[in-house]
Amino acid sequence: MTATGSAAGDAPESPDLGDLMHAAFRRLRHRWSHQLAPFELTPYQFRALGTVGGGGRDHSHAEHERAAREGLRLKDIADRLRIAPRSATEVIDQLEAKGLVERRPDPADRRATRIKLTPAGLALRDEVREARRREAGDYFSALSQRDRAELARLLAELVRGQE
Amino acid sequence: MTATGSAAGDAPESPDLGDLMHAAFRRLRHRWSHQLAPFELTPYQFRALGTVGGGGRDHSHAEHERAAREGLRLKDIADRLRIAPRSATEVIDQLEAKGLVERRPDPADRRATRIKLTPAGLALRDEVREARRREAGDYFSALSQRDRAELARLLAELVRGQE
DNA sequence: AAGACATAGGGAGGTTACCTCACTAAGAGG
DNA sequence: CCTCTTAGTGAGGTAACCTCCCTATGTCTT
Repeated sequence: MTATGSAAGDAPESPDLGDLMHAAFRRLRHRWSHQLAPFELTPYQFRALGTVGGGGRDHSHAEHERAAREGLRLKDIADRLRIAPRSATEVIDQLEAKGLVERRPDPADRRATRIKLTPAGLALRDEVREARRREAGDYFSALSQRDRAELARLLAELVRGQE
Repeated sequence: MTATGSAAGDAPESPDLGDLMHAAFRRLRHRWSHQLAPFELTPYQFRALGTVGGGGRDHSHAEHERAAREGLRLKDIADRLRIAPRSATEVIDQLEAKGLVERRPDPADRRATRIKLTPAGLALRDEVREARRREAGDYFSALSQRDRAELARLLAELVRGQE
Protein backbone atom coordinates (compact mmCIF):
# COMPACT_ATOMS: atom_id res chain seq x y z
CA MET A 1 0.00 0.00 0.00
CA THR A 2 0.93 3.63 0.14
CA ALA A 3 2.08 3.08 -3.40
CA THR A 4 1.15 6.60 -4.26
CA GLY A 5 3.93 6.61 -6.77
CA SER A 6 1.88 7.30 -9.84
CA ALA A 7 5.13 8.19 -11.48
CA ALA A 8 3.85 6.94 -14.79
CA GLY A 9 1.37 9.79 -14.98
CA ASP A 10 -2.27 9.91 -13.97
CA ALA A 11 -4.67 7.91 -16.02
CA PRO A 12 -7.00 9.71 -18.40
CA GLU A 13 -9.82 8.59 -16.11
CA SER A 14 -9.71 11.24 -13.46
CA PRO A 15 -11.00 10.26 -10.04
CA ASP A 16 -14.37 11.71 -10.95
CA LEU A 17 -16.02 14.51 -9.12
CA GLY A 18 -19.03 12.43 -8.29
CA ASP A 19 -17.05 9.82 -6.44
CA LEU A 20 -15.24 12.50 -4.60
CA MET A 21 -18.47 14.07 -3.47
CA HIS A 22 -19.73 10.72 -2.41
CA ALA A 23 -16.66 10.01 -0.35
CA ALA A 24 -16.51 13.42 1.24
CA PHE A 25 -20.16 13.40 2.11
CA ARG A 26 -20.06 9.92 3.58
CA ARG A 27 -17.31 10.90 5.92
CA LEU A 28 -19.09 14.00 6.98
CA ARG A 29 -22.29 12.13 7.66
CA HIS A 30 -20.39 9.56 9.62
CA ARG A 31 -19.00 12.28 11.78
CA TRP A 32 -22.38 13.75 12.35
CA SER A 33 -23.77 10.45 13.48
CA HIS A 34 -21.05 10.11 16.03
CA GLN A 35 -21.41 13.68 17.06
CA LEU A 36 -25.14 13.38 17.53
CA ALA A 37 -25.19 9.94 19.10
CA PRO A 38 -24.77 11.20 22.67
CA PHE A 39 -27.80 13.41 22.16
CA GLU A 40 -29.78 10.49 20.80
CA LEU A 41 -30.45 12.30 17.58
CA THR A 42 -29.88 11.15 14.06
CA PRO A 43 -28.55 13.63 11.52
CA TYR A 44 -31.93 13.60 9.87
CA GLN A 45 -33.67 14.50 13.09
CA PHE A 46 -31.25 17.24 13.83
CA ARG A 47 -31.70 18.73 10.44
CA ALA A 48 -35.43 18.80 11.01
CA LEU A 49 -34.95 20.32 14.43
CA GLY A 50 -32.90 23.08 12.93
CA THR A 51 -35.53 23.75 10.33
CA VAL A 52 -38.35 23.98 12.80
CA GLY A 53 -36.36 26.49 14.75
CA GLY A 54 -36.02 28.55 11.63
CA GLY A 55 -32.82 27.41 10.02
CA GLY A 56 -33.79 28.63 6.58
CA ARG A 57 -31.34 31.06 5.11
CA ASP A 58 -33.62 32.40 2.43
CA HIS A 59 -36.05 33.84 4.88
CA SER A 60 -36.03 37.25 6.37
CA HIS A 61 -35.44 37.87 10.00
CA ALA A 62 -39.02 38.92 10.53
CA GLU A 63 -40.26 35.81 8.84
CA HIS A 64 -37.98 33.76 10.97
CA GLU A 65 -39.26 35.38 14.13
CA ARG A 66 -42.81 34.72 13.19
CA ALA A 67 -42.05 31.15 12.34
CA ALA A 68 -40.53 30.64 15.75
CA ARG A 69 -43.57 32.08 17.47
CA GLU A 70 -46.32 30.59 15.40
CA GLY A 71 -44.58 27.50 14.19
CA LEU A 72 -44.32 26.12 10.71
CA ARG A 73 -46.68 23.86 8.92
CA LEU A 74 -45.47 20.41 8.02
CA LYS A 75 -45.64 21.33 4.41
CA ASP A 76 -43.21 24.19 4.95
CA ILE A 77 -40.84 21.95 6.81
CA ALA A 78 -40.97 19.44 4.01
CA ASP A 79 -40.22 22.16 1.50
CA ARG A 80 -37.29 23.48 3.42
CA LEU A 81 -35.82 20.06 3.97
CA ARG A 82 -36.65 19.22 0.40
CA ILE A 83 -38.30 16.00 1.37
CA ALA A 84 -41.77 14.64 0.68
CA PRO A 85 -44.50 15.89 3.02
CA ARG A 86 -45.01 12.40 4.30
CA SER A 87 -41.38 12.22 5.34
CA ALA A 88 -41.76 15.43 7.29
CA THR A 89 -44.64 13.93 9.20
CA GLU A 90 -42.39 11.07 10.10
CA VAL A 91 -39.41 12.97 11.35
CA ILE A 92 -41.60 15.39 13.24
CA ASP A 93 -43.28 12.42 14.86
CA GLN A 94 -39.91 11.36 16.11
CA LEU A 95 -39.04 14.76 17.46
CA GLU A 96 -42.42 15.08 19.09
CA ALA A 97 -41.96 11.71 20.77
CA LYS A 98 -38.77 13.07 22.28
CA GLY A 99 -40.56 16.16 23.46
CA LEU A 100 -38.49 18.47 21.29
CA VAL A 101 -41.29 19.90 19.20
CA GLU A 102 -45.00 20.19 19.62
CA ARG A 103 -47.89 20.13 17.22
CA ARG A 104 -50.80 22.44 17.64
CA PRO A 105 -53.69 23.17 15.35
CA ASP A 106 -53.43 26.16 13.12
CA PRO A 107 -56.20 28.49 14.18
CA ALA A 108 -56.53 29.91 10.70
CA ASP A 109 -56.65 26.66 8.76
CA ARG A 110 -58.14 23.63 10.33
CA ARG A 111 -56.34 21.29 7.99
CA ALA A 112 -52.96 22.50 9.04
CA THR A 113 -50.76 21.87 12.04
CA ARG A 114 -48.20 24.24 13.41
CA ILE A 115 -44.94 22.79 14.60
CA LYS A 116 -42.97 24.63 17.24
CA LEU A 117 -39.87 23.91 19.22
CA THR A 118 -40.44 23.21 22.87
CA PRO A 119 -38.03 24.84 25.31
CA ALA A 120 -36.25 21.49 25.52
CA GLY A 121 -36.03 21.40 21.76
CA LEU A 122 -34.63 24.87 21.58
CA ALA A 123 -32.05 24.12 24.22
CA LEU A 124 -30.98 20.91 22.61
CA ARG A 125 -30.78 22.49 19.22
CA ASP A 126 -28.48 25.20 20.46
CA GLU A 127 -26.37 22.83 22.43
CA VAL A 128 -25.93 20.50 19.50
CA ARG A 129 -25.37 23.34 17.10
CA GLU A 130 -22.36 24.42 19.04
CA ALA A 131 -20.96 20.94 19.23
CA ARG A 132 -21.70 20.34 15.60
CA ARG A 133 -20.00 23.50 14.61
CA ARG A 134 -16.90 22.42 16.42
CA GLU A 135 -17.03 19.05 14.72
CA ALA A 136 -17.65 20.55 11.33
CA GLY A 137 -14.71 22.78 12.00
CA ASP A 138 -12.69 19.72 12.64
CA TYR A 139 -13.85 18.02 9.53
CA PHE A 140 -13.46 21.00 7.31
CA SER A 141 -10.32 22.17 8.98
CA ALA A 142 -8.39 20.16 6.45
CA LEU A 143 -9.14 23.23 4.37
CA SER A 144 -7.97 26.73 4.88
CA GLN A 145 -10.42 29.48 5.58
CA ARG A 146 -10.22 30.58 1.99
CA ASP A 147 -10.72 27.09 0.66
CA ARG A 148 -13.71 26.62 2.85
CA ALA A 149 -15.26 29.74 1.43
CA GLU A 150 -14.44 28.50 -2.04
CA LEU A 151 -16.06 25.19 -1.35
CA ALA A 152 -19.14 26.89 -0.01
CA ARG A 153 -19.35 29.01 -3.10
CA LEU A 154 -18.97 26.06 -5.44
CA LEU A 155 -21.49 23.90 -3.67
CA ALA A 156 -23.97 26.72 -3.44
CA GLU A 157 -23.62 27.31 -7.13
CA LEU A 158 -24.13 23.65 -7.80
CA VAL A 159 -27.26 23.56 -5.71
CA ARG A 160 -28.63 26.74 -7.20
CA GLY A 161 -27.77 25.54 -10.65
CA GLN A 162 -29.99 22.50 -10.46
CA GLU A 163 -32.84 24.24 -8.75
CA MET B 1 -39.40 33.35 -3.42
CA THR B 2 -36.30 34.31 -5.28
CA ALA B 3 -35.85 36.77 -2.44
CA THR B 4 -32.13 36.54 -2.79
CA GLY B 5 -31.93 40.10 -1.68
CA SER B 6 -30.09 39.63 1.56
CA ALA B 7 -29.59 43.33 1.49
CA ALA B 8 -29.53 43.54 5.24
CA GLY B 9 -26.23 41.67 5.30
CA ASP B 10 -25.68 37.97 5.77
CA ALA B 11 -26.37 36.62 9.19
CA PRO B 12 -23.48 35.44 11.30
CA GLU B 13 -24.91 31.97 10.78
CA SER B 14 -23.64 31.23 7.33
CA PRO B 15 -25.54 28.59 5.38
CA ASP B 16 -23.16 25.99 6.74
CA LEU B 17 -20.90 23.96 4.57
CA GLY B 18 -22.34 20.73 5.83
CA ASP B 19 -25.84 21.53 4.70
CA LEU B 20 -24.51 22.62 1.39
CA MET B 21 -22.72 19.35 0.90
CA HIS B 22 -25.81 17.49 1.89
CA ALA B 23 -27.93 19.35 -0.60
CA ALA B 24 -25.47 19.07 -3.42
CA PHE B 25 -24.87 15.42 -2.86
CA ARG B 26 -28.55 14.60 -2.65
CA ARG B 27 -29.18 16.18 -5.98
CA LEU B 28 -26.33 14.37 -7.55
CA ARG B 29 -27.46 11.05 -6.19
CA HIS B 30 -30.94 11.71 -7.42
CA ARG B 31 -29.58 12.27 -10.88
CA TRP B 32 -27.62 9.09 -10.74
CA SER B 33 -30.67 7.10 -9.81
CA HIS B 34 -32.52 8.43 -12.77
CA GLN B 35 -29.55 7.97 -15.00
CA LEU B 36 -29.06 4.39 -13.94
CA ALA B 37 -32.69 3.38 -13.80
CA PRO B 38 -32.89 2.36 -17.47
CA PHE B 39 -29.97 0.03 -16.88
CA GLU B 40 -31.66 -1.41 -13.82
CA LEU B 41 -28.76 -0.50 -11.64
CA THR B 42 -28.71 1.38 -8.39
CA PRO B 43 -25.91 3.86 -7.78
CA TYR B 44 -24.55 1.51 -5.19
CA GLN B 45 -24.40 -1.34 -7.65
CA PHE B 46 -22.76 0.77 -10.27
CA ARG B 47 -20.15 1.93 -7.88
CA ALA B 48 -19.35 -1.67 -7.08
CA LEU B 49 -19.29 -2.55 -10.75
CA GLY B 50 -16.77 0.18 -11.35
CA THR B 51 -14.62 -1.04 -8.54
CA VAL B 52 -14.56 -4.62 -9.72
CA GLY B 53 -13.43 -3.41 -13.08
CA GLY B 54 -10.56 -1.65 -11.43
CA GLY B 55 -11.81 1.85 -10.71
CA GLY B 56 -9.26 2.46 -8.00
CA ARG B 57 -7.14 5.48 -8.63
CA ASP B 58 -4.46 4.64 -6.12
CA HIS B 59 -3.41 1.56 -7.95
CA SER B 60 -0.82 1.26 -10.60
CA HIS B 61 -1.64 0.34 -14.13
CA ALA B 62 0.01 -3.02 -13.75
CA GLU B 63 -1.94 -3.72 -10.62
CA HIS B 64 -5.11 -2.71 -12.34
CA GLU B 65 -4.43 -5.04 -15.22
CA ARG B 66 -3.84 -7.93 -12.91
CA ALA B 67 -6.98 -7.16 -10.98
CA ALA B 68 -8.96 -7.27 -14.17
CA ARG B 69 -7.50 -10.61 -15.16
CA GLU B 70 -7.49 -12.37 -11.84
CA GLY B 71 -10.30 -10.53 -10.15
CA LEU B 72 -10.42 -8.94 -6.74
CA ARG B 73 -11.26 -10.52 -3.48
CA LEU B 74 -14.36 -9.35 -1.71
CA LYS B 75 -12.23 -7.91 0.99
CA ASP B 76 -10.45 -5.69 -1.50
CA ILE B 77 -13.70 -4.52 -2.95
CA ALA B 78 -14.98 -3.69 0.49
CA ASP B 79 -11.83 -1.73 1.19
CA ARG B 80 -12.05 0.23 -2.00
CA LEU B 81 -15.68 1.04 -1.57
CA ARG B 82 -15.01 1.69 2.09
CA ILE B 83 -17.84 -0.48 3.20
CA ALA B 84 -17.99 -3.46 5.53
CA PRO B 85 -17.01 -6.80 3.99
CA ARG B 86 -20.50 -8.06 4.57
CA SER B 87 -21.89 -5.25 2.50
CA ALA B 88 -19.56 -6.12 -0.33
CA THR B 89 -20.87 -9.66 -0.29
CA GLU B 90 -24.31 -8.25 -0.66
CA VAL B 91 -23.76 -5.91 -3.55
CA ILE B 92 -21.69 -8.49 -5.38
CA ASP B 93 -24.53 -10.94 -4.90
CA GLN B 94 -26.75 -8.50 -6.70
CA LEU B 95 -24.35 -8.00 -9.55
CA GLU B 96 -23.79 -11.71 -9.86
CA ALA B 97 -27.52 -12.29 -10.03
CA LYS B 98 -27.60 -9.94 -12.98
CA GLY B 99 -24.76 -11.78 -14.62
CA LEU B 100 -22.45 -8.79 -14.49
CA VAL B 101 -19.73 -10.30 -12.35
CA GLU B 102 -18.69 -13.82 -11.51
CA ARG B 103 -17.21 -15.43 -8.46
CA ARG B 104 -14.54 -18.03 -8.76
CA PRO B 105 -12.37 -19.63 -6.15
CA ASP B 106 -8.95 -18.20 -5.61
CA PRO B 107 -6.54 -20.98 -6.55
CA ALA B 108 -3.95 -19.71 -4.10
CA ASP B 109 -6.20 -19.27 -1.08
CA ARG B 110 -9.14 -21.54 -0.65
CA ARG B 111 -10.87 -19.15 1.70
CA ALA B 112 -10.94 -16.39 -0.86
CA THR B 113 -13.13 -15.70 -3.85
CA ARG B 114 -12.10 -13.75 -6.88
CA ILE B 115 -14.62 -11.43 -8.41
CA LYS B 116 -14.36 -10.60 -12.09
CA LEU B 117 -16.45 -8.69 -14.54
CA THR B 118 -18.22 -10.82 -17.09
CA PRO B 119 -18.18 -9.54 -20.67
CA ALA B 120 -21.72 -8.31 -20.08
CA GLY B 121 -20.56 -6.54 -16.97
CA LEU B 122 -17.71 -4.89 -18.76
CA ALA B 123 -19.93 -3.76 -21.58
CA LEU B 124 -22.55 -2.38 -19.25
CA ARG B 125 -19.99 -0.62 -17.15
CA ASP B 126 -18.54 1.13 -20.13
CA GLU B 127 -21.90 2.01 -21.53
CA VAL B 128 -23.09 3.46 -18.27
CA ARG B 129 -19.84 5.22 -17.65
CA GLU B 130 -20.29 7.17 -20.79
CA ALA B 131 -23.85 8.06 -20.01
CA ARG B 132 -22.96 8.90 -16.47
CA ARG B 133 -20.16 11.11 -17.56
CA ARG B 134 -22.55 13.03 -19.74
CA GLU B 135 -24.98 13.37 -16.85
CA ALA B 136 -22.27 14.38 -14.46
CA GLY B 137 -21.24 16.90 -17.00
CA ASP B 138 -24.73 18.18 -16.98
CA TYR B 139 -24.88 18.32 -13.25
CA PHE B 140 -21.49 19.86 -12.79
CA SER B 141 -21.81 22.07 -15.78
CA ALA B 142 -23.22 24.73 -13.51
CA LEU B 143 -19.52 25.18 -12.82
CA SER B 144 -16.84 26.30 -15.14
CA GLN B 145 -14.00 24.00 -16.03
CA ARG B 146 -11.80 25.78 -13.57
CA ASP B 147 -14.34 25.62 -10.80
CA ARG B 148 -14.81 21.95 -11.38
CA ALA B 149 -11.10 21.42 -10.97
CA GLU B 150 -11.20 23.52 -7.84
CA LEU B 151 -14.03 21.50 -6.43
CA ALA B 152 -12.21 18.28 -7.17
CA ARG B 153 -9.16 19.57 -5.43
CA LEU B 154 -11.07 20.68 -2.37
CA LEU B 155 -13.03 17.49 -2.03
CA ALA B 156 -9.96 15.38 -2.53
CA GLU B 157 -8.20 17.31 0.16
CA LEU B 158 -11.14 16.84 2.46
CA VAL B 159 -11.20 13.13 1.88
CA ARG B 160 -7.46 12.77 2.23
CA GLY B 161 -7.52 14.91 5.31
CA GLN B 162 -9.78 12.58 7.22
CA GLU B 163 -8.13 9.42 6.05
C1' DA C 1 -75.73 26.94 -2.45
C1' DA C 2 -73.55 22.99 -4.82
C1' DG C 3 -69.99 20.86 -6.93
C1' DA C 4 -65.27 20.39 -8.47
C1' DC C 5 -60.72 20.62 -7.41
C1' DA C 6 -56.65 21.47 -4.54
C1' DT C 7 -54.22 21.14 -0.24
C1' DA C 8 -52.76 19.46 4.69
C1' DG C 9 -51.74 15.67 7.18
C1' DG C 10 -51.19 10.78 8.04
C1' DG C 11 -51.73 5.20 7.49
C1' DA C 12 -49.65 1.44 5.07
C1' DG C 13 -46.00 -0.39 3.03
C1' DG C 14 -41.62 -0.29 0.25
C1' DT C 15 -36.60 0.68 -1.05
C1' DT C 16 -31.59 1.70 -0.77
C1' DA C 17 -27.47 1.61 1.36
C1' DC C 18 -25.51 0.55 4.74
C1' DC C 19 -24.16 -1.98 9.61
C1' DT C 20 -23.13 -5.55 13.47
C1' DC C 21 -22.91 -10.18 15.36
C1' DA C 22 -22.04 -14.83 15.08
C1' DC C 23 -20.44 -18.62 12.51
C1' DT C 24 -17.56 -21.83 9.33
C1' DA C 25 -13.67 -22.95 6.55
C1' DA C 26 -9.13 -22.22 5.82
C1' DG C 27 -4.30 -20.37 6.20
C1' DA C 28 -0.08 -19.06 9.41
C1' DG C 29 2.92 -19.29 13.30
C1' DG C 30 4.89 -21.42 17.26
C1' DC D 1 -1.24 -29.90 17.12
C1' DC D 2 -3.01 -25.75 18.84
C1' DT D 3 -3.99 -21.07 18.74
C1' DC D 4 -4.75 -16.85 16.25
C1' DT D 5 -6.29 -14.53 12.22
C1' DT D 6 -8.60 -13.91 7.96
C1' DA D 7 -12.26 -14.61 4.00
C1' DG D 8 -16.76 -14.98 3.22
C1' DT D 9 -21.58 -15.24 4.56
C1' DG D 10 -26.40 -16.07 7.16
C1' DA D 11 -29.38 -13.51 10.11
C1' DG D 12 -31.19 -9.53 11.39
C1' DG D 13 -31.29 -4.41 12.01
C1' DT D 14 -31.27 0.80 10.99
C1' DA D 15 -31.61 5.49 8.82
C1' DA D 16 -33.46 8.16 5.46
C1' DC D 17 -36.05 8.44 2.33
C1' DC D 18 -40.28 7.35 -1.06
C1' DT D 19 -45.14 6.39 -3.23
C1' DC D 20 -50.03 5.36 -3.02
C1' DC D 21 -54.21 6.09 -0.91
C1' DC D 22 -57.48 8.21 2.19
C1' DT D 23 -59.92 11.87 5.03
C1' DA D 24 -60.83 16.52 6.44
C1' DT D 25 -60.67 20.90 4.94
C1' DG D 26 -60.35 25.11 2.22
C1' DT D 27 -61.21 27.50 -2.27
C1' DC D 28 -62.97 28.50 -6.59
C1' DT D 29 -66.69 28.14 -10.18
C1' DT D 30 -70.99 28.06 -11.77
